[in-house]
Parts: sequence; C-alpha cells; structure tokens
Amino acid sequence: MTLDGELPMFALVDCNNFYASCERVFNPLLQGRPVVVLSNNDGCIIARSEEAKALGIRMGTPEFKCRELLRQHNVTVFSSNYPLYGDMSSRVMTTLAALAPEIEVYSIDEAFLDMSSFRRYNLQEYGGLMRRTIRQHTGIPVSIGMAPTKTLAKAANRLAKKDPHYQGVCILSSDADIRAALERTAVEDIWGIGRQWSARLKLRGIYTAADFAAAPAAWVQKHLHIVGARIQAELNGRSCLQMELVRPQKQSICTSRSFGRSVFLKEELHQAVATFAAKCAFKLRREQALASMLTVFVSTSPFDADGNRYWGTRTIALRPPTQDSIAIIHAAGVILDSVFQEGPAYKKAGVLVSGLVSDTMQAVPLPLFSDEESALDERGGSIMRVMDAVNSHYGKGSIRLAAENFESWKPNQERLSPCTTTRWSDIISVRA
DNA sequence: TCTGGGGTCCTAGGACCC
DNA sequence: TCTGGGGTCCTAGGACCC
Repeated sequence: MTLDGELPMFALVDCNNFYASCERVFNPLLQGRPVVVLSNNDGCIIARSEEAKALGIRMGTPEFKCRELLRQHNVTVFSSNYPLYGDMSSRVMTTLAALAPEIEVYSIDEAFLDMSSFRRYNLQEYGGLMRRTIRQHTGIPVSIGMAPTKTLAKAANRLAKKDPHYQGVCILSSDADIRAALERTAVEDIWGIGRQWSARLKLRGIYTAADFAAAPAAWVQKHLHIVGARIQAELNGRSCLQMELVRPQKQSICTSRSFGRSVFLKEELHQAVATFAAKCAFKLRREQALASMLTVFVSTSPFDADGNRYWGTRTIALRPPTQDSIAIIHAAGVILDSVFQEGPAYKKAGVLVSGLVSDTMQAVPLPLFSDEESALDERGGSIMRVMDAVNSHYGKGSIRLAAENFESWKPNQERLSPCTTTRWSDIISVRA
C-alpha cells in the first residue's frame, strides 16, 4: 500500500537477450541473424539472440559441445565484452529513470520501476511508449511486465517476452488476469524457485505457479523456509519486496578467474593472485570501502575426471581494515604460500575481500597498540589515488604494481568485439 | 584440447557467555 | 541423585539470482 492508499504497481523492464542485443546495435548486419555471446574464458554460451535460441542452442552450454552447430548455421560468436555491456546498461537505465518516478536497477539488464501513481493511466500504452523510447535512445529491445508485486511483475515480464500477443508489454492487474498468468507459469519459472526447489515441489504435485500459490502455507514455510513463504505471498498479491532505491553497501567483493590452461608453478599463481588482489583493492576504493577480511582460494578443475580435486582456501583478518593494493597483494601472497601445494593442475584462483566497512565513516577501528602503518596513511592513500586517476585517464592497466602480470595465465578471449562506446581507439567510423 | 563470474540471503550447528 | 536455557557470534553449506 502506498501512502495515498493506492495499491502498489511494479514494472519490471528487462532487456531482451541483452549481451547479444548490445553486439548487434553496432553491427546492423547481424540483425535477424543468430548471435551468441560466450562467458569469460570463452567457456559457455551465456547469451543468445532469438535466432540462436530457435536453433536449439541452450543457455550455459559449453562452447566446444555445440561448435559444430554454430559453424553449420553460421552463428556469429562473441567473447563477452563487459565494458560495452556496462556502458549500454547505463544508457538504458538513464533513459528509464526519466520515464518513471522511481527506479531500482536490479541487474545489468533489468530494473524495477514504481508505477503506483500511474495506475489511473493506460499502462499498456505507457509501456509501449517506454519500449519505443528505449529502443530509439539505445537500440536495445526490452520487455515490460507490470503487476502489484515484484514477483508477479517478473512473471508478467516473462509472458511479455514469450507471447507475441502482448507486443512486449504485459499488465497483470485484475485478479482474473493474475490467476490466468499463474496457471500459465511453470513452477520452475517462478522468480526465486530454482532447480532444487522445483524438483521438490513437483514431487508434491505442484507444477504451476497457481499450484504453488494455493499450496498449504505451513508446508511451504517448513520446506522452503521464509524465502519460499515470501514468494508464495507475493504470488497471492501481497507485496513483501519493496523498491530498493539506494544500492546497499556491498558485503563482499570477489575477483576470480579460470585460467586458459593448467597452471603448475607457484610463481604464476602468485602473479594471478596479485592481479586479482589489486583488482579487489581497486573495487574497494571505488566502493569507498575498507576490507577487514581477506580470502584466497586456488583450485583444480571441477570437471577433472580422475578425482584429483584440490581446493585450497584460507581467510585472514586484515588489521587495520584496508583498501590499499600493496597491503592486500602482500597479504594475499602470504595466504597463497600457505595453501599452495606442489603438484595439482590449477585451473582457477580467486581473491575475496569481506567484512567491508565504509571508508567515509569516522570510526574506522584502528588497533590500539600497533607498529603497523595505517592503511589510510597519507602516503599509501595518495599513491592509490594517483594510480586510479592515471588508469582512469589512460586506460586500465596503464600503471600497475610489479607483482601483477597479465600474460602467462591469461584467459582465452578470442572473439572480442571492440569497446565501441568506452574506448576512443575503438570508436566506429562511418563513411558516406 | 575445450565447462563463467560475482553476488545475496538463510539455516544449522558449535562455541561461548551469563 | 539431580546436570538449564537463552542469547550472540561465527562458520560452513545450501539455495537462489543475473
């Protein structure tokens, strides 16, 4: 319920096949043609254009398993280009923000809007206007679902995408419309119900969202706990999830990568871990946060058939909490020494910082008795500031610490499109 | 040959305290 | 002989999301 007593109305705006659509915006020859985008390391398919979906290419399929199919149908394949997608995302979000009073950016390609005060207008028409505006400003096609709860808006959005009859905008406001939509939604397609839970629900004879909405609340609470109970309430029209207008402080920041090949040497792992640690430190400074805990992990491939799985991880406290690259790289190196074992074929490593506290807070807990230099000391802080400024101006990696190395363990990225919107040298030239 | 990365929330169980 | 109970903090693990 909003303040003036109106029922809430949420819109979920979701970009269609976002990464594939981004690639097509700057390459019009690809319109109407199958396009896929690969995960980091060119491993799995993580985005597909409609034409690629029609070929039966499944989400998450390893590229090597459908290489023949991709070749046969002349599918255009891209490595993922996050600078491009991030920039396109912010263009979409900026456009959206001008179209509704409140916006919650939920992910790189989705946003919730508060449409409560628009209920008296023709929402179907307004949704159409939003779609056209975003298309015109950014080139990205979107689908829009609107309903009295976030979970129902998600379901509406799914129908808008799936069923051409909605022309990209599905409004669920009457009880009858909501009921019909729930009957058309499989239980595994409900937002928040994943593989494990949908399997358990089906064992109990619950196959659709309508079945789930009608299931005994006590049973749901017992087996799916409070999260499931909330989803059920939302499906029944009781709004539990509110708009989150300010992004909450992150609780942890992780940088990890699979390697393009097996790594055996400790020195190479040190370079990788130092690079990830520096990236974490950079993200911390961008978030204006200090980390009080540091975790490093190294592992072999989870797909290794001979069962020689090795997973080494350790967490230490960072005292005082810090965002300094040098301090974090050093500590990460110490942890790596303690978890490294000679022998395993390492395929992945990562650095995670947690226990984050704001660096703008007055009360950063400092140790009472310590000879350690504060991570916030003038010199360290200003070096980091200068480094970030140089890298922001001249491009990522222009200055880096000697421990970082980008070569030997670098992931595969063979089919990268240019950073059309974020790098001067990649800008498109148009000839008349 | 070749299988992503970065997050969140919740629960259960143990340690510890009063 | 009898052997509490509740709160908090931490960690590990499970489930989910995009």
